[in-house]
Amino acid sequence: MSDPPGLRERKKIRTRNALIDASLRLFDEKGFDETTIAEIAAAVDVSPRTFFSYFTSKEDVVFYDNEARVAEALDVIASRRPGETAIDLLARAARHTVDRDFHGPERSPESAARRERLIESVPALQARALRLLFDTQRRVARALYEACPGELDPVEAAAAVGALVGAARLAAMTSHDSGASWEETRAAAQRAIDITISGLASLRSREDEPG
Amino acid sequence: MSDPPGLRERKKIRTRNALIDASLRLFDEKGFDETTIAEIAAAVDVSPRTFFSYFTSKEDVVFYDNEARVAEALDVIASRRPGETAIDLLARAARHTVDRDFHGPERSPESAARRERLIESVPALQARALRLLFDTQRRVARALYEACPGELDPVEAAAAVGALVGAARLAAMTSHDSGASWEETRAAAQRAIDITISGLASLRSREDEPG
DNA sequence: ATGCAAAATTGCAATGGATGAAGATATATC
DNA sequence: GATATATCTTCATCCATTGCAATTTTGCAT
Repeated sequence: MSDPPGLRERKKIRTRNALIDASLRLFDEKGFDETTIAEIAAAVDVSPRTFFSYFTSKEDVVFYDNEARVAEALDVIASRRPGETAIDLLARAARHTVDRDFHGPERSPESAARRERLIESVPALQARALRLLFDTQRRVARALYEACPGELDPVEAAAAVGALVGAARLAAMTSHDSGASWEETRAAAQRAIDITISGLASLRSREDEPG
Repeated sequence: MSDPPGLRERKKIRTRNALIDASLRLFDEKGFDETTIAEIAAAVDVSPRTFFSYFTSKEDVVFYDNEARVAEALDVIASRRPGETAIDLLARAARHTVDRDFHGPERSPESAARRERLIESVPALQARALRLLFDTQRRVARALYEACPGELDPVEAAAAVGALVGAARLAAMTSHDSGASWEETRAAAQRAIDITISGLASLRSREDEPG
């Protein structure tokens, strides 16, 4: 899987990165809708057709690192610690992801904020972002369910993940909408997570009772 | 606003309904992607261009009744009963919406299920659905905040709404994914709502303590 | 080195959604 | 009726996206 990558692989990665860089730069300079595939391809000196062998759509470029993010979250879920409850595990994954999103290694906070603004301003990107968010939640819910055999049923896992992500996301949106800073928004998301985790945790005692 | 609607208004409504009916019928018969705007327009005997003066995109037709649904939910929020807590109010709105979605008056359960299947099978429609869902949540969160002055701050309202909707939605998706029936899915959504409401309600006691 | 198979890239053409503009037509208002 | 206005049609255009066939590049084995 991680042998010395051959020339073919290296070239592919280089092209992919070049497409990402050119795309994000152009989106930032001219706007998303105003940037054509032809321009992106020209900037990287490949055929426009080639763009679509790397990304399924213009929107996809913006979320180039999504898969890596999800993989990290799933890793956390998979690394359940002894004695850790399902909710605690979920909370840890949430914390990890928030930290990664706001202090992540990938790119500067400026570029992250720029991307947020871009997504915010383009309906097609908002739609894609939400789609990815839901796909992610499904995968996390399934992973959580599988990491905690006998402790949760699939619907409970889904409810927990959905509640947590839903709360964090809408809280962040609301905070952001009201003009809050990057840090304040992060804090709002964190608070929403804490609230939801407490709520979910307080339910566990009820689980054993007859219903 | 509700004067005797003139001929112009009536014709507009008639055209709009005809476009909706023809669209849904064709989507069902041939599939979404396989149906072109030209065909829809031809079926209603209007110019293709006219379609876009009624709907901003092909996807929009499928969600023709969304605005009415949201309006109902907001009505419930606005009709807070004496002594009703914010969370109880939210729970009531959620119950109302679930009932409406599953036993609603609009169209038959079959057509509702058909629509679900359609949305499920077309990525573009899923994306639009999620987009609308989030817009709705924002509006509901704001309404809830305004209906309960002093009881919640905006971030808490957002967290509550986000948690509730997120839990219900992902639970329903998960249930549906596993091949559950319409009724079972409804039950799963209801259970997720109950779980989340209990969790949120149990937090209220903590609110007054110093933090 | 050389040949061959697989993978990647390219050019080309076609589809179809979406938008803009100008003119024709129908409806409302007086 | 006459005029203002909303609506619809026609026509032109842009561009994302896809399929296909031809061509080039790489991996690998001789």
